[in-house]
Amino acid sequence: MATPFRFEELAGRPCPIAASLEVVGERWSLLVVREVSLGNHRFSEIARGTGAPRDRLAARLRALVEAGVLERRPLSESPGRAGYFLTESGRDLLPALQALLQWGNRWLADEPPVVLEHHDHRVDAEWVCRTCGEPVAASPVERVLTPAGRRLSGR
Amino acid sequence: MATPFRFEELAGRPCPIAASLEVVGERWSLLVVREVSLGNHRFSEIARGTGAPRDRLAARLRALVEAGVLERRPLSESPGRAGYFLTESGRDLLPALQALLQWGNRWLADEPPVVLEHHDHRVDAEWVCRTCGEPVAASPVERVLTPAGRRLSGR
DNA sequence: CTCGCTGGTTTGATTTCCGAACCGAATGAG
DNA sequence: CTCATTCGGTTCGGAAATCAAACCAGCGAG
Repeated sequence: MATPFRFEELAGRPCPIAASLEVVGERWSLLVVREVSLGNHRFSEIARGTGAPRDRLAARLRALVEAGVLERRPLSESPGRAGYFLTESGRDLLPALQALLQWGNRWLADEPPVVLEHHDHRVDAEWVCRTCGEPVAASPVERVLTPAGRRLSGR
Repeated sequence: MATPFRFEELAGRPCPIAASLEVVGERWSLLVVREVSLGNHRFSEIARGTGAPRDRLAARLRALVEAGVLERRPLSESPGRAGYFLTESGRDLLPALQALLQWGNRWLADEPPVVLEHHDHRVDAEWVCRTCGEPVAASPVERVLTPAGRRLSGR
């Protein structure tokens, strides 16, 4: 990670979810990541795809680059102009976006406007543990406070 | 779903991710869901766990109940008082929260403050297609605009 | 009847967000 | 080369969301 997040400055419990949301939870941030992942790298493309006001978009892009989620570098096709690209950290946000996509399709849409497909069928994904191969929802999952977490919880 | 989301009112492209964020993307909303999922059902518990200001918390709880993510009903232990509980829609948000947790642990924390465990090992999950069993990241995923989506894209 | 706790609401100041206008640098048309 | 246009923002003034702190009503305990 670029500079480790200051968990001790979180308002509530010291939790990586809260930390993530401090970084990518502001309005438009995740939509910017979505848009870049769709291959739209230029300011104007991202503005159109998200619908964000230009000043907000500029602020978000700056913050996301600062946070190491995006990288700003010259476009190969038109040098002199720069574009925004996902870093590895940014690519690693895609599962979260997909979870939101699946939730929106399931709970907000009569008929989903977009779906993901692979191998000629619609993707209906679930979260599976890499280590034991079991779907996470299937077994009771325990939330364990690490020593670092205990230190942060003030004790 | 309760009342289908108005995709046509979205600023950018008609996308279930954007729709989801309209519903649960405001500040504190996802942390409220996290807190309730941890078994904290009372206003004061949720306030403490999230750190949200009380008026914002009240507004979010109202909106989440309205959106069908939470349900407000009397607490069995102290009748007369009410508490907040996850609906099925709310429980279905947990994968998204877990994705954010994993991202935060990986990219923001030197040492993660909390981790998920099951079967005596740490959960390291990936997104796997229920239909074909393949990890979604492994194969190229195509984003398909449905007829409904085409209608919304204005044509 | 009073006291303290719970679950909010109200208030007034601060911050964020917004749409629209503006601007300099790069690009493209003639 | 010149001029107009596009691109990638920044600036502006107003509207909306957020915040901390104070306030308040209902309830149960004493």
